[in-house]
Amino acid sequence: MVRMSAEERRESVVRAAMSEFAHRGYYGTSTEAIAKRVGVSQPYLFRLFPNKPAIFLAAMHRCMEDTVRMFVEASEGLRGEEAVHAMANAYTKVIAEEPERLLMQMQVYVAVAAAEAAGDHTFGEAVRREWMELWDAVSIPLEGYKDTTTFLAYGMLINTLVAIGFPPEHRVWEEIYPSARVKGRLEK
Amino acid sequence: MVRMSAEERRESVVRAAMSEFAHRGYYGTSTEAIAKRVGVSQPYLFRLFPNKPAIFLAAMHRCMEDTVRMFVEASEGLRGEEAVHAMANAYTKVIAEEPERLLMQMQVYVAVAAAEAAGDHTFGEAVRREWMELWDAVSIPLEGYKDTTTFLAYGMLINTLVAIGFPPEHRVWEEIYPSARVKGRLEK
DNA sequence: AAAGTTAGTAACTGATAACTAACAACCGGA
DNA sequence: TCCGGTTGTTAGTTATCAGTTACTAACTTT
Repeated sequence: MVRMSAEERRESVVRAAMSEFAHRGYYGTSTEAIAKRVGVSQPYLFRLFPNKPAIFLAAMHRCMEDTVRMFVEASEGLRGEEAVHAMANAYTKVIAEEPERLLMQMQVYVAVAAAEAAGDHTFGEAVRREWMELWDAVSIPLEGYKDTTTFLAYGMLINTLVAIGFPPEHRVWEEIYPSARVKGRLEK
Repeated sequence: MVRMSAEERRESVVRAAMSEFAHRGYYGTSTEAIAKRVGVSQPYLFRLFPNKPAIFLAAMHRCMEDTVRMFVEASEGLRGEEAVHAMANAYTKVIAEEPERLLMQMQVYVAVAAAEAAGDHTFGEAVRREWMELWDAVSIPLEGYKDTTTFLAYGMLINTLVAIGFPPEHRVWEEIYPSARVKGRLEK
């Protein structure tokens, strides 16, 4: 058994939570499953976080933050067409290497929609704020709304196609930015 | 108590299941909740369907089918630019009038992704087949892949923006096809 | 009106969920 | 060396879940 500081442990809980929530969603993920993945007892999670929603919130925040950072880094010093290519490449690389990130994003969107519909706006406010950071991170190098919208629209389509499991050689990918052909299926 | 034929009852279960699954997802929805909405006892659901996945599958199928039909009807007799407008208008109308449909679609995508990742491809195969029907329904009047891809990409972006609750006057909507500004938030 | 079928329910089961309380092991410093 | 705070566990509670069993009420057929 490895002993860590509470802060370090919280960090590994967030990572584990991201993968678990990514695959099974908020309700489908038990705190037991997260604890097992971390290698810690389930009740101890409640020492590190006040409750389950707080764990999800932390995972959600981390997920958005990572994505924004990825776009910022990929487009650093580039403008227009070049920035589009750089960001698209970076995104497809992430999807291929850690498809959980994409799944987690989609889980975040549906979880927020559910919370909003139920009258709870705390999740929604956080996500909208973080989405705007993403938006700005993309729109600065792309210099304008039109390109930003198109770029993000294609991103959302890619998310969906990967989520429902179309293999890279399928014709649905034909007219999508070539490097966006995702290299593998989602397997556990 | 209204007595119906099993077939009619199954139909109302599918409708109720669509709304419940739309708001709370597969795991978040109890069979009890569906039964309550239908106005029938929970055990009786298991007379009408073999198990919970079967109920979800039926709801998922209905959801995709409705969407395909909507695009087919909207674009009937139209081509190119005109068809794009007609389909976009029809879609935004649906979103405004019954936002549950949009939510259910997103729930379907994440549920399928989860099932695929867990090695169960039965859901995935069904959804990919139905997605291709949607694809074809759009690509016939649009006469080509490029336009189809763009149309669907914008659709997915709209789904996401509505899901996370951006109000219609927000700047994220600025460069999106004007009629696509969705007229209200998601409320229960 | 008897015989058979279909629609529906009440009461329960074993499993699993989130969360709590009480205790134990570790570790740096006086 | 013992002391106090931090890291962790074991044992337990209460609630809810999907699914089953055993039954009743209403309609159809003969």
